[in-house]
Amino acid sequence: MSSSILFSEFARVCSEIEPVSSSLEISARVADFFRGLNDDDLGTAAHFIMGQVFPAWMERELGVGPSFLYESIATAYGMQRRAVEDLLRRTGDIGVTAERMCSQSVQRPLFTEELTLQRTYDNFNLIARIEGKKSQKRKVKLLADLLISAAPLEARYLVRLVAEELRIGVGSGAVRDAVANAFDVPANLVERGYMLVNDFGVVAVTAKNEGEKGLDSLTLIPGRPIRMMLAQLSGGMEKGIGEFSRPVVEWKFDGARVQVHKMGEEVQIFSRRMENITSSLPDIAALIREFVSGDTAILDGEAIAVGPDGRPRPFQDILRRFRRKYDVGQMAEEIPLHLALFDILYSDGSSLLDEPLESRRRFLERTVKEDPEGRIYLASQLATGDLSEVERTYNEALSAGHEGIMIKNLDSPYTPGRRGKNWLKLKPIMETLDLVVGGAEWGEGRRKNLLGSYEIACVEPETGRLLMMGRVGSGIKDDQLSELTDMFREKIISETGIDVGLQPDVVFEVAYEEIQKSVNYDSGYALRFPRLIRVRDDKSAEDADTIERVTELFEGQRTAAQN
DNA sequence: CCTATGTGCTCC
DNA sequence: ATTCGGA
DNA sequence: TCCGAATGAGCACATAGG
Repeated sequence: MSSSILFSEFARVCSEIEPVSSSLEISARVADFFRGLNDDDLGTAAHFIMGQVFPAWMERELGVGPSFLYESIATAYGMQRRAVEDLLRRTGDIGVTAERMCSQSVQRPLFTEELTLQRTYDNFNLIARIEGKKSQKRKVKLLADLLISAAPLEARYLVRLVAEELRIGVGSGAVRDAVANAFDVPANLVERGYMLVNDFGVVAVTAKNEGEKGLDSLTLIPGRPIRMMLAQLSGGMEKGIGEFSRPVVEWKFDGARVQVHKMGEEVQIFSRRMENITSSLPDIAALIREFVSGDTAILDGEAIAVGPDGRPRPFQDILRRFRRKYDVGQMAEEIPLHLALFDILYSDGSSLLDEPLESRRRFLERTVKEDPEGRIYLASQLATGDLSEVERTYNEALSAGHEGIMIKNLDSPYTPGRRGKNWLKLKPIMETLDLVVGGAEWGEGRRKNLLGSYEIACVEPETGRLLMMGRVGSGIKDDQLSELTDMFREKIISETGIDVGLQPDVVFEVAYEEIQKSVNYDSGYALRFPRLIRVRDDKSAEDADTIERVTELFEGQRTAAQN
């Protein structure tokens, strides 16, 4: 077996791809890179190149976020943490920050052998496994040691890799095409393989050594999570219905997605990111054991927190159940979950992915028994193109406290991991609030040297005080962002790191999905999914929405749905 | 023992 | 999650 | 139309530190 390539080689490839914008050229370059690698390197490079340290199925985490990363850079290059953050503010890129500090550093490498791709991966595994007392310091130290032995360009990509933001324009689409290209196999087979095993490393090595036949033999295995099918926003009720010759409508539940694998008496539950959350959800597992017939099945559905009145509870309550390790039983009583099932991917030995929804639905109906207590049920499905019926379903869903409806194509297969147009979601257009901008943060990457997100606040009319409600950084077009930055530049009253204090006299119209209670902001409320609609040039701070109005809207959310 | 900080995950 | 922008 | 890269709030857990 040939030995591992150097990490500097990987860094060089990244640096060559970074300025390329043509997607064809990107995948061609990745393909060239892949072709020259041995199995081990290919397995690693396939997820590294998309900025992923460990493959998704592997339940391993580095446990290094921005803060430890900055600390490591500071340690490695003998700088202050503050200097790292200041340079980050100016470069807008943590990789470039490390690269510059590396080239100015006088620290000597600790390791004599050169850093290979495999040794990098081994070190990531070491970092991931560190736990217990002083673990944070040990993680920072080990990463710093790696950085000391890296050349500037290596430091750039090592750091970006740890941040899981390679920012070279390579994602799963590019890797899929690169594997197809490098080993002369059809791209759709590569994609299919990736959906099933969640690891481009495995897929690439299979394609390389066993070709099309090998990819073909990859199959769905109960017990191993598969990527979930995603939905796209519908352009409206009529438009959505019009997309399909045979549409069906279901409620869009306000909960959290779960994928349930039943293998005899054994049940495994996976989250959207394919994390195994079985031990947090014993109540769901019990329901599956009791009400799902047949020996093996993979089901897709939504876990919903329900209140005593049977209505869904605020989304925050679901988060208190997911990933819980302690007091699981007690919390299951306090916040009971119901399970709405809407799809089935596997049944007694065969994959149903390629079956049309219509047929999967029949399998689902045959597989799930009715719970007289209604804790586990199938999402009601209405097969109709009749707009008034669809509208009625939509209103029912909202009255029941859910988010809206899903419009699905009865003739479509289950396409894992794809935000295809075979599932459309339809939600109400939310109201907006006019909020005062009281501060901002300097952005990164594409938003370097631009104010990338803005603190928003409502007004307390009696005192004129501003009460913060969170931040908004989405919904802003590029040219608007530079205009905003220019406008706010003159209003900066303080600056620490990436945080900027602003004269509070600009009003943003902000849209949102929901108002949530919050302990993090002094208004006591925060917005779920805030986005900027426009700048209210016609309004000044005193005309912004008040805390009373926010409270009214919050109270209204729960009851307004009744009508 | 309590609280603050950091990370990683949810938002079909 | 939402949204924008390049290909 | 797809895909990559910006950005949001809030929860549990592990760890650090008083």
